[in-house]
Amino acid sequence: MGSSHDITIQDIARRAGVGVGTVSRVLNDSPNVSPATRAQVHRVMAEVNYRPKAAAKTLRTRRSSALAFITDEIASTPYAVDTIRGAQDAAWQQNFILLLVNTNNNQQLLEAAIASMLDRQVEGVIFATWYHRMAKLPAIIHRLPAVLADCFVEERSLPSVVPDEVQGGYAATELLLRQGHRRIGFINNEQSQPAHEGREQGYRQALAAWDIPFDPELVTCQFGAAEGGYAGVYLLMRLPHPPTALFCFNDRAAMGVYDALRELGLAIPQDVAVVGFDNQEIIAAHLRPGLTTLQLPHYAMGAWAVNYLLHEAPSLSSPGPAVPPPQIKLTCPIVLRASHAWLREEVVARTESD
Amino acid sequence: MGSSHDITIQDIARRAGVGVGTVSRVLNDSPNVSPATRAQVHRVMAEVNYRPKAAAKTLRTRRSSALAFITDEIASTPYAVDTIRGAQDAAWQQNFILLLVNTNNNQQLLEAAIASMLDRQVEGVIFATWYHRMAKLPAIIHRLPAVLADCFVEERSLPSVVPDEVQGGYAATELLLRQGHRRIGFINNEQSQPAHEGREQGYRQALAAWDIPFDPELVTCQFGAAEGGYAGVYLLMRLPHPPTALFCFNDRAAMGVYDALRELGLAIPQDVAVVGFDNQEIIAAHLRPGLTTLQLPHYAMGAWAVNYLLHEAPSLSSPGPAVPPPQIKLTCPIVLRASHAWLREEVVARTESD
DNA sequence: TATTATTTTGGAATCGATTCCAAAACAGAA
DNA sequence: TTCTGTTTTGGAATCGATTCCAAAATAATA
Repeated sequence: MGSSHDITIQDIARRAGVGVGTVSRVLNDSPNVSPATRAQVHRVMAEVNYRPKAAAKTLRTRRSSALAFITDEIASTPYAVDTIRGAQDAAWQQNFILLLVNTNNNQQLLEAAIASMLDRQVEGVIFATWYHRMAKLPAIIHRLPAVLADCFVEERSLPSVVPDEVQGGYAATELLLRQGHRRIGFINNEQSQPAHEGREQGYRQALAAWDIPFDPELVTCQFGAAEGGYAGVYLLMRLPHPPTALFCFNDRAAMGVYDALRELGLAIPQDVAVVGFDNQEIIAAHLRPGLTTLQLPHYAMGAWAVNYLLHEAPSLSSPGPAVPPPQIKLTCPIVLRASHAWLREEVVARTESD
Repeated sequence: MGSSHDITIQDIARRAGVGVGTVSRVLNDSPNVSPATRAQVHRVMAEVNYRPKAAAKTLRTRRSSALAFITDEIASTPYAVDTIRGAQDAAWQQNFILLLVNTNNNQQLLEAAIASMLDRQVEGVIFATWYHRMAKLPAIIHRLPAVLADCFVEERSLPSVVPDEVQGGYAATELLLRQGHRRIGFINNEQSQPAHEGREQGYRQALAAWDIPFDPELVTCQFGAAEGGYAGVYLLMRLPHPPTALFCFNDRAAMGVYDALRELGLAIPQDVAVVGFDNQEIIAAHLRPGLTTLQLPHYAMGAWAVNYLLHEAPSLSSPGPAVPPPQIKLTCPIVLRASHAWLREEVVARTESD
């Protein structure tokens, strides 16, 4: 027993009365080892609690069974951690591990981090941001297989996986339409970001699909999230024809919306239905009534990134045909709680009479 | 240029007209290299963009410049990610990297993970939980330097760093006392956890320090967080002598407290002051008025854990004197917003008249 | 049974750094 | 100039796995 970590393949070979090559073959489940020998070697390895040393293997094979997970700013948004979890779970399942680096939004550090990962011979890099956006990466990134999560590069020269914001916006709007709503307000943010633009686009597409003319009055772009939601309500609900439902670009905006609606004496969802976006548990699950919202596919993005690197990414040694790198959009599932449930009876009634 | 990663120390030696030993000495800033030679070697290395291979170094030196960061359940609580960030930043500063593993609360997987980290010759392990609690770890953990973050083992046989819950509870209560409050309610959770017990203990100690008799009526242990806070308000505010301030065991409870107080027509902080715990940004910063609360030292715990491993932990090879492993408690700083600010004028007046 | 094909085996060479030792170069003292 | 002590240097051995080749053992075929 004791420090079984000084036992080498040589020791195993000696104790088992075989050559090192045979032990190696057993270790890697290679063919051409007689069952008896294999069993014998396994027995000895178990006996002395042998564990092969990763560094030696990496040195010889040039493969490390490791992936780098680099983030620009890890902690800012809680739910973004799901990306790490998705990546970690997927990696572990395939006997890979994740080397984690957080660059604190520092380009120089980012470059150093990538270089350091190269030294460690990681077999791929995942670069993840904490909100959907365009990213800039140093050229060194092209020296190993890389994939982007929740972001993309302008030239689309790197594979990328992001949430399908348009689909999300569409789904949210459609949900409200299905509930019978015909005047649906959209409270957006004034910043131009993929999330904001995509969700609005989805909103418009859904209206179009239902033959409802787009009314610009029902869309407001506010500054801030919670504050913006709050202000948006005052704007939209004082319209001559106020909306009966509000789609908020994110859950924090919905939080402000709840406050303002309460001040106005309007009940959710009886007077106004509300749908958010992001499914930030702490907000969505704790608002009263519970906020119906859309889930960002963080876990799935992390898992996809790893699986892409491990199975689909062209290795640098054999580049394969020069296909453009995939730009994947993952759907945002709806999380039903209580805030959208307006006019349900009417809908049911109408459906039955069809 | 090109794939500079096939260049070895031999190549450098040849091109620089020196021996491999000399190159190695330059690489490691070892003494006994003439300045001229050193410069020459540096020049060649820069010229061909040489980078030493980590695996070879690890194999020879048995040191990997890597630490394992193992969590039981990474994503559940957003703010716990700060622990990772703290650890990562501290590690990077010392040219160490973090290998991340998430065991999904699976003991078997945890053991496998530790074994895998041993194979990779990490120089230490940080095991972090996402809330302050007791942890159970497999015996294998003793085979390398380990430290616990946000948790501890029953026998205290491993070094550990956790938030100082008592100090936090004390600080929160004292803040309210300073504001002039004399009847301070404490809304706790019914579960027995270090956080809950410690905060209540701090609450009691602060009262004692101010010579205020402890009134059991003012403490309520509710089920759930937000719901508990909500229920707690109805209980405490209907007392014959209701409290003028409420200390909530966490921010989510405070969220429920806000709801209930609003229903009762009580203004925060004019009628009732509120203090939370945890500083969950999404809640605390977005409640109206902003919630005064206590920050959990997650970042600091992560950083402390890494620095302990790197500088203070007894190496397994030279165990040193058998001192009991440190059990560190880090203070929880107050985050002032608006919800605590009651009676300030009176306090000022009284202070001046002292 | 002799011959050929196939499977199994042992062990030397290899991956790319560090480390150690002996030799060389240099400096200082007599 | 010679001798001694110190600094600098080159290079072989090493870390612990994999890989490849030739040899041995076994199986298949005639």
